[in-house]
Amino acid sequence: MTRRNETAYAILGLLTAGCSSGYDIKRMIDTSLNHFWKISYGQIYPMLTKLHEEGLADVTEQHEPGKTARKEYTITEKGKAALTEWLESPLEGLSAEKNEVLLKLFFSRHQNRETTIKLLHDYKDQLTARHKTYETIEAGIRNEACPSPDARYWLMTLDFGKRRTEAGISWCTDTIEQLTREEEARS
Amino acid sequence: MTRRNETAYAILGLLTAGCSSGYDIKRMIDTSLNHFWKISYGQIYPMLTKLHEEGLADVTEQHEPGKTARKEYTITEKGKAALTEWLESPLEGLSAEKNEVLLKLFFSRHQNRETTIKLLHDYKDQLTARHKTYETIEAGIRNEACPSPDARYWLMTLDFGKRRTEAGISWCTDTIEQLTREEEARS
DNA sequence: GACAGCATGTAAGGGGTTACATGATTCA
DNA sequence: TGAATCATGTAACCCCTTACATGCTGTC
Repeated sequence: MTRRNETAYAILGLLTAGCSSGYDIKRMIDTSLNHFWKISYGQIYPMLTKLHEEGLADVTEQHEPGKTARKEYTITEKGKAALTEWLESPLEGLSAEKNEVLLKLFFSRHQNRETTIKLLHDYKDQLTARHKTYETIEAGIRNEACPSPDARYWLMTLDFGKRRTEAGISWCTDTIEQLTREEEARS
Repeated sequence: MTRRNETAYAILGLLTAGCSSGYDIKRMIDTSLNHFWKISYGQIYPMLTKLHEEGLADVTEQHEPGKTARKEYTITEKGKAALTEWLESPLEGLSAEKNEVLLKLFFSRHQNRETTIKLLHDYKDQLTARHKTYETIEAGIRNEACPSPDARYWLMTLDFGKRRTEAGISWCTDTIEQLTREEEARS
């Protein structure tokens, strides 16, 4: 099997999760996979074409009256095999996630303490907002009338997001406190 | 001031943190910033040239006998101003970090449970290994004879890394347990 | 009639990695 | 003498984002 990039598998996976058009896929990613994956249209449409060319997906053009024309993709057996192969393949090493806050903090000796504290406050606010959206999405999934068969795995990914965010928030709190104590001690 | 990309500021910042050549910068990033930033030579050398062209850094070519020729960069006043401006600029929104494990988990309905559990075990092992390297680096910084004036900020970034990693590890443990319980209940 | 949402696509460019190419010094 | 480390750089390529271009349908 050819080595494909992860975006290909993300799209292939979504074809098994109730998405059938490029537009569907984009919507799904922007809502449910938002906290650990994102893809732009500039990747989706060319990739769908490519998957079709390689026989991993079938297309049918829908022209239902009263609806905008759309292309419906379905995963083929070959596509399912490729997806499974990837799912079973070993993890690549952890990649370093670039973090602007840590980069700025790393050079904070050149800043006055207030600026650094503000940086951490802003980050904390952003993390708190993110945590809330996770909870909203979670509630949405739990309250669904006919839950998706994938729902339990989605909840696991949300749990991960929540826990990491909480760790970040409490780090902010403690680090702010540490810097504040010093500020007071100096005056 | 021109908007520059974050890589430029990372390099500018490192010029204030005891690094003076491209090689130095690379080494520093691979050891101390490793958990939240990385840059390749393919970025470093062209960027140093560019920073010099823009007057943010000075260069002197060193030809000490008995040593390989090297270029020593120092940050200029203009460079310092640009760095400070960036440090004080508001945070950009949180970017979604791509996470291969969560992507695979998201599609795990199509896998047998053992494969999913193995995925989580592998991830947990990787996180545990990473946690250990953080502790090693931390010990190295704390035991230094003449600590860098930046040391306390470095320790803060390490603390962040440790906490997030710990959150990930305990999520793995709990998620594995959850999946295992079900496996048993089915048999 | 205007705006929101549905729907598909392309082109330019930015950012980054990888592989390659080169060469000096140090130490076992 | 060979390997490790120090040291600098380039070119091809990949991935992805952004901005643009287009057009339909439903609703206020």
